[in-house]
Amino acid sequence: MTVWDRPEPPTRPVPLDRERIVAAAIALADEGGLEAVSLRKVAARLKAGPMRLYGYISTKEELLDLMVDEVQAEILPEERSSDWREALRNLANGTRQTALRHEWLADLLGGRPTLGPNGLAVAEATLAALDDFADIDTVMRAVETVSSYFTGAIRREIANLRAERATGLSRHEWQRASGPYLTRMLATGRFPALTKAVYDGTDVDAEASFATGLDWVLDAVAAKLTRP
Amino acid sequence: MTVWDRPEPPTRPVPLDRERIVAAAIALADEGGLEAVSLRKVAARLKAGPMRLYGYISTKEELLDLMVDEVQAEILPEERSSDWREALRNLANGTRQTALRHEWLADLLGGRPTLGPNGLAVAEATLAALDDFADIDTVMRAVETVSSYFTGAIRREIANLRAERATGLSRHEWQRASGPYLTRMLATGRFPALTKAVYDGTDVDAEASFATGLDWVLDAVAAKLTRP
DNA sequence: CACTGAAGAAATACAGTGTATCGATATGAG
DNA sequence: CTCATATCGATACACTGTATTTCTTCAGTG
Repeated sequence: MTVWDRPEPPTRPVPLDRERIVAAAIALADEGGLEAVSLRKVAARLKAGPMRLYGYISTKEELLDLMVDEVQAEILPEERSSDWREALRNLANGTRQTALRHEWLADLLGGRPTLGPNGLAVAEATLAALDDFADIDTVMRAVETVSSYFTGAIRREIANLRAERATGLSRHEWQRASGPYLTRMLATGRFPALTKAVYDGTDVDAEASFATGLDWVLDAVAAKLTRP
Repeated sequence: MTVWDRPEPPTRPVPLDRERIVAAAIALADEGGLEAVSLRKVAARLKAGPMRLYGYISTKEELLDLMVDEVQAEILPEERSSDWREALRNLANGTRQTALRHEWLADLLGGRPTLGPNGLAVAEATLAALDDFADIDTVMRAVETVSSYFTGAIRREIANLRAERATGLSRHEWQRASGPYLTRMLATGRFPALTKAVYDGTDVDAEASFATGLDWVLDAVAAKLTRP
């Protein structure tokens, strides 16, 4: 029986694990946003049938949780900073950078508790930064306040970024000149303060605005922490 | 030709407008969350075919935008407060209350710029609160910082609330005792600060925690605003 | 080595989604 | 009364997440 007679051995299915699945899902999301992530497409990218994924996750939500946890690894700074302010700033900036790399993260940020290993590591790093302070409850309030701020700020930033991308104009340009609807609304005179803000406000870049807001919040936290 | 012979006149289609459509969508979302909102169900609730909606909106996203704008009307306080701090606090609390009434709002908050009439009115009210201060750019930074905070905080609160509801336990109880996975993770010793927080932290109620965080942020803003 | 049992993957199936297209139908104009 | 036009409903399509059913492949046993 020659080679030509013998059929090729049956192609064994590609081995799978959560890591590969999550990587494929993240790749899809990076390319086309969260809406591009479907179990079928993820599976296809791994040369597998859709149902195979259900051995590793039991629902699509779980896949999203895994994705979030995966990119949260990128948030952790390489080395621990001695200054608590800098530590918190690093975590905030890390989250922002990660969200800029993976814009879909903004859609999920704060959407549900992050309990995966990396999520816990981030929580640990955040709390550890304030370890020197005695009153745990104040520390927790501080952590929540800071992370509420940057969660919200990141979401807003990405939302604006997408809007700009959609219209091809910077938000400011669009508001001032090319948005017929908004121009009309402002012209009604019902929004004087808003109108002034739109016409007189400077277009500061997102990073600077994020940073100064963060600094303000950190100032506030500092004031509360140092008092026994 | 008797009445019996004559067919009833054809039932005229129910008149429709955006208001009715949005109201139906909000009702659905209030009952079953955002995932319960489908164009078919919205249309069905109005005794209309799904395609009819496309005369009033051209995409589902637009419907969501309309829903957000609609509930934003609930945010606006009945009367203008003289104190800017109180004004901002009212807006923050108003947003929180609205999100508690319409939990799906948390999923949309900060997701995209809110340019509807009510969204603009909220923006106007926010900016108007700080109208006395000269430097517009500082004012905008202040507004963004405060609303980033409460956007993030509200999202977190609702996320926790849902998690509690899903497990039937308060977050604290669950973390401490009944979450086998988390118990195991904490037992590894890799998360000392987090462990301490979980075991020693007090379970403060969400409203208080929201309020104190807000106060901190307002303190910070006050410090920056009063300086010329 | 043959055979059977179990496990795993694949195919099929289903109910539901957002939206495009098209035929019927009712309304207003002439 | 007729015709054009706008509007509504039905149908259709491509796709979704997931349950179920069928097929394949391998391990273990006689």
